[in-house]
Amino acid sequence: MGVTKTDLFTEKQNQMAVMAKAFGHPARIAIIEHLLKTNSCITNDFVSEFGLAQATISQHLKELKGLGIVKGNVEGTSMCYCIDSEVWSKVQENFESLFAKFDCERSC
Amino acid sequence: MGVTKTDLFTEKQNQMAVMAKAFGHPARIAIIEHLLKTNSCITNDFVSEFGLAQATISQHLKELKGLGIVKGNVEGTSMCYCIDSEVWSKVQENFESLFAKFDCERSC
DNA sequence: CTCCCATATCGTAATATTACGATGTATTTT
DNA sequence: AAAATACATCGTAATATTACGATATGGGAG
Repeated sequence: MGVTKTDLFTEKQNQMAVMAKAFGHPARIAIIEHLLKTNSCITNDFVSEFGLAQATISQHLKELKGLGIVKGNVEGTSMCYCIDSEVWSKVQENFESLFAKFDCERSC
Repeated sequence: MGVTKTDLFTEKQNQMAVMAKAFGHPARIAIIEHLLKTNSCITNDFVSEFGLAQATISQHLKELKGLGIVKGNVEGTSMCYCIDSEVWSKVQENFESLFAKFDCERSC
């Protein structure tokens, strides 16, 4: 066990869960916030700014890149990361449509 | 290792990550969606609706309850679960303020 | 009181995540 | 070419998550 039974849920629900995982670690939140603020690029910025090892930052970036939220292109000897606006908008839409389902009248 | 270094990040970033984890599993997404739609209660509904074992559903509900997103009160022999509107609004706010930071001009 | 019913909790196994040192790779500098 | 810089990837250890059977608990029904 320990493996999520994705076949029991809808495509949308599984996607939602996957996207949420992107936000499920403070380092990734910090990376995203940093990119949203400065659209800056250099991976090493993160390494020196947060206290995490370079390998760890690289791993988090890989995850975000895998989800499409972030994309990177080579910039000489370093790496230029930024938010993919299309994917970001889609993620935003999904979260907002979930929040929109809330009916205050019916809550407790 | 395997333990998140929360001390390296801000309180807000850590909170955000924790909240995101609530959405980080399709079963919890499904539970939340169900509660948003019907505000219905009975735990057993989830057990029969999804194909997960009762213990597993109970575990997911416990997590959501621990985060405050969901609260439950006894209803005879069963359990009445619903969304806590105050907590839900706070979560919504946090996500929306993150999304609001996106500047389309600056993306790539 | 005894038998169900719905839930919770415990124990445990399988898998996923987090983290980092070591090492590989590509580009720039000297 | 050699050294330095910036990242990526590999291997691995520690911990977290997911799932479920078994077992407890706390009512309501008979």
